[in-house]
Amino acid sequence: MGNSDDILGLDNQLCFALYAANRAMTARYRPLLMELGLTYPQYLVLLVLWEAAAAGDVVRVSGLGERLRLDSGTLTPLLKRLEERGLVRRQRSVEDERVVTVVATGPGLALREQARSIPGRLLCSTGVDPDRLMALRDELRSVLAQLESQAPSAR
Amino acid sequence: MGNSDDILGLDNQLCFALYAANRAMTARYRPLLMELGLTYPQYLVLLVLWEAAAAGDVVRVSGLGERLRLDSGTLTPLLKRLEERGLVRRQRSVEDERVVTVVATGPGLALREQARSIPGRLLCSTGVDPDRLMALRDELRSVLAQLESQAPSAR
DNA sequence: TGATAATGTATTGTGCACAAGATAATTGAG
DNA sequence: CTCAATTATCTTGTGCACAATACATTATCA
Repeated sequence: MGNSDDILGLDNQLCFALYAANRAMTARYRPLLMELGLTYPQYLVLLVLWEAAAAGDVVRVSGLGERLRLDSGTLTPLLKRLEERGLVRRQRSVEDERVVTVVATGPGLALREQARSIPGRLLCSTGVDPDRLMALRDELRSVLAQLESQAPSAR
Repeated sequence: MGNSDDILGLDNQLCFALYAANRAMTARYRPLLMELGLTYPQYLVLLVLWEAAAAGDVVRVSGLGERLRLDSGTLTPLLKRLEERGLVRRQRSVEDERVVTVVATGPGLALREQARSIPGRLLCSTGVDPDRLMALRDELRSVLAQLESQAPSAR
C-alpha cells in the first residue's frame, strides 16, 4: 500500500477515485442496459430525448452536446447508430440548414417504459444507502459546477 | 430543467454526475499531463510503476490491471506505446514465461520529478476547498469498495 | 453587394475501455 | 509422463472521447 501522505500515491488521488468509481458504476449499468440493447452513452442520449419529448421540445445535436458535455465527434456516430436501429430520427432543419434536430421515434419512446425499472434495480445492486448516494450525487454536481465555472486553464 | 422527482431525469442520476465529473476532472489534468507527453491512463500506470520502484517491487501486467481495474486489452497497447517512447520496459519472465513484468526506465523514473507539481497545481485549478475534495475522495473510495465487494450481478 | 466572420455539424485520427476469443505456458490428476 | 484444465497475456472488433480540421450555411459589415 502506498504511503498515505505520498502526494503521487495512486490511492490518494481524487481523480483516480472518480475514474474507478465511474467505471465501476457504468459496469453495474451494463447488464441492465444490455437488455435494452443500449450502451451507457446511448442511454444518456435517450434520457435527454425522452425529457424533451415529454416537454414538447426539439433537441439539436448541439443541445445534446451541451447537456451531456459531449462534442459532435462523439455524438454524430452514436446518433447514426441509434438511427440505424430506428430508435431516433435525425433531420436537418429547413429554417437553418446547419442545424440537425434529433427526436426519439415510436420504438425509441417505447424503450422508456422498459428503462423505468433501471434506476431502482441499480440502486439495489449497489448495496449502498440511497441517502448517501444522493448526497454523493449532489456533491459531485457541485464540484462539476465549480469546475465548469472556471476558465479552462486557470492555474 | 427536468422534474426533480423524475426517476429518469438526467440530472437526478448519480451515474451521470459521476460520468460528467470524471470527464471534467480528467479534462483539467489534460493540459498538465500534455507537458509530460502523457495521457491520463498513462499517468495512472506510471503512478503505479513509480510506487513499485520506490518499494523495490516488480509489477506484472496483471498486477497493473488489478490496481487500476483495467484489463489487458487496454493495458497491452498502452504499455507498448510507453515502451516505444522509452519510458517503460516490458520483459517476459524467465521463471514463468506467461508473465510479463513492467518497470519504469531511467527516463520514466525521471518523469516523476516533473509530475510532482501536478496534484498541487490541479488542486488550485479546481478552485474547490481541499478538505471537501478529500472527503469526496473518501466517499468515492467507500462506494467503490462497496460496488466491488458485491457479486457482479447482485440484483 | 461582396468579402469576411461566425456558427453548426461532420470527418479524421489517436487513444482508451471492454467483450470475446486465441495463444502459449504451467499445473495437476491419473 | 501425459493430457486436460488453468493461468497470463495478447489479439480483434466495437464503441466511445476528444483534438483538429473541413465544410456548408448564415450573419455581419464595409
